[in-house]
Amino acid sequence: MKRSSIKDIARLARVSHSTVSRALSGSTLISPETAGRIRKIAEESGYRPSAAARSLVTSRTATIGVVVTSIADPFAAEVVLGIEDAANDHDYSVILANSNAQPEREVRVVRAFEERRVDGIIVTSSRVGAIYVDMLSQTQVPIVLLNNQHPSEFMHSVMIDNVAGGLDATRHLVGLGHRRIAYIGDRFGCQSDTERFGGYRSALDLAYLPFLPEYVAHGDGKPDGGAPAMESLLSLPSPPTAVFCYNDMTALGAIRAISARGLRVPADISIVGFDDLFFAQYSAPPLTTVRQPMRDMGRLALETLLQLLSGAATQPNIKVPGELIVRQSTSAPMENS
Amino acid sequence: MKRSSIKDIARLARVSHSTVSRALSGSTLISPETAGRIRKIAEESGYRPSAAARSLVTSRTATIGVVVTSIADPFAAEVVLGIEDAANDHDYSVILANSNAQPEREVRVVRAFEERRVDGIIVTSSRVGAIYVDMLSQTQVPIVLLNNQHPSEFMHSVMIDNVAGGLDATRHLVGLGHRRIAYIGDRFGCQSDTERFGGYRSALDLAYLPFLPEYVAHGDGKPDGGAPAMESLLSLPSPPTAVFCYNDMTALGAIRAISARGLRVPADISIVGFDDLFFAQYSAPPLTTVRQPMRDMGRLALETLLQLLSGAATQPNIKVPGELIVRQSTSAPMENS
DNA sequence: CTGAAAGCGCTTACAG
DNA sequence: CTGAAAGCGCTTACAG
Repeated sequence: MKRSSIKDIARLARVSHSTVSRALSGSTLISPETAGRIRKIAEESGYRPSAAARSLVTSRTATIGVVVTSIADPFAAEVVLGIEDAANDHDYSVILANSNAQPEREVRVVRAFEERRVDGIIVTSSRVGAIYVDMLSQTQVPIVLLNNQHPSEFMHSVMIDNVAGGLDATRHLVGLGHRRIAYIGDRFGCQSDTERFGGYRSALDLAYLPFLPEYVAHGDGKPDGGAPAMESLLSLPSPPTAVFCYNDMTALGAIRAISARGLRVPADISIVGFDDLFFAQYSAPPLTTVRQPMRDMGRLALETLLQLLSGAATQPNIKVPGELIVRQSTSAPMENS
Repeated sequence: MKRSSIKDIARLARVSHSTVSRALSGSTLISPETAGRIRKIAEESGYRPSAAARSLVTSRTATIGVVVTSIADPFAAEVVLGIEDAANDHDYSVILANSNAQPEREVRVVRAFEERRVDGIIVTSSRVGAIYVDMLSQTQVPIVLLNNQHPSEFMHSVMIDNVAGGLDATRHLVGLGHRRIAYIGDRFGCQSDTERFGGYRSALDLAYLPFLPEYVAHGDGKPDGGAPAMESLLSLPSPPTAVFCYNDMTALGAIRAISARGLRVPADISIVGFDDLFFAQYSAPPLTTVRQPMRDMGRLALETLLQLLSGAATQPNIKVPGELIVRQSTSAPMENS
């Protein structure tokens, strides 16, 4: 059976379909009695306005497109939760698309968003930035980047304060007495990596600790990349006693590599992560890490987008502070280290 | 600047907009030269057909709605990844909605899906089933339930084989020599809980082990519910030596409670989970669990939906086998147990 | 092979 | 306060 349209309601209410439209949209032009009667009929017949028809004339869809590398990435999932939650509050829907970090797919995603005339787009943790810049210049669709590569002047963004986070993490290690502190970064050299590394460097400088290039290794942001990076550090003539990792996933891999060598965390080596993913508190040992307020960041991204849509003045680049969470993966170095 | 429409392309190509429509949709009616010329112009001007306008006449949207309790739940995230991935293959988009297990919100979600005229709906792990039954009867929109409450005769579903999973998990413990085996279920009494419990019972029966009601406790599917349930089991005069948990999250809480008592897993108590979430391999200790092929299940749900949409005959209730993954949270019981 | 016309379900000036 | 009319951007019989 076909869904009923505004005309069906009009017929039942013995008014014109224009009147129905007005009554249902809460126009003050309509007499309260008529409006009430129409709304009752619409309710009873289970009428649902067609979003497509409405958007065709209003040229807005109340839909925003969200691109994530993978929704199965816990960081992305938390961010999307925040976005969807906030969207729901404002009667917006979220169209989700995974890019899988495949450029070809990223292009298709953008096409799909354009065809669906999303009102705005949020891109989370993408390494591809250029494609969105192009899109923006062609479509006028506001875009908000979350923890993304180089937000340009055209782009609004929500970013964690990577520098301060890296600084806090590394200072925590310095404070525990570590002097040989390594960094396992992300081999793709994205902005967050550069900035977290920057925080690490600053902390070394502040403590008058020398920066040793051999104490920098690179993973891929996941455990399987973190493990070999840690192995290479362990093979050093004078291995580090503490490692600040680009993120929690990398830290998990690092811990795995350390255990594989028969060493213990934190007794032999301290580990700090970044993100504070849900399971950071359940890892072995529970992870000291820099917490990103992921849901809040998602919500903030959506609200920024909505402000952009309403034409309100917006702070173009929002920086959110992280928070060091100390758990059991860090301790003072051993005496003889 | 406004997006160009089919009319703009028609003007540029000096043809009617009908011809443009046909050329772009690959109609064989159009001469190859004309079609090529039109496509080239459309390409150059960055034309994107309006999905809304198209759907208004075709009365399909190539969109499916997905309801999850929370996208931040790792199980849901993996499932959604599978759905989105498969949807992408078939040029469908996914509208995502979190219900947060709030009935009021679940209703709004359904309304939004109706207004957007989604072609079909997938509901994952919802405790509310009735609302979707109602919707189905009103809208003809096919619905596929994934690991959901009571798939009725109107509903198609993809389910993990909970009974076999519970059976395997418990038999594994029996095989290790355990005789005092407990079960921590989900207090909401959903179908998967009932079925996993059923598998547990069968395994006890097969091993001629008595079923003891005091060996059944209830959590809430999350660590914070699993921990107190485990505590109550530990307070028993003769506590169990092994526990099969409703899911990995519950198992995490159980392990936490065990550690809090100064006991060890698996030396003192063996623990089996269910799901094999990503971090099950990184927990302390790595978790023995029943793996659900979450992505495949998501993909299967989408493909079932597409078959329903195409009117093809479909197997209404698909049961997917789980797989016992043995890690380090289980071992033989201590001698004196 | 191509075009003119109708229509999908809405919103919104324009009249009254 | 209400209605008739136009139009959003498409697709698709119907003619030719």
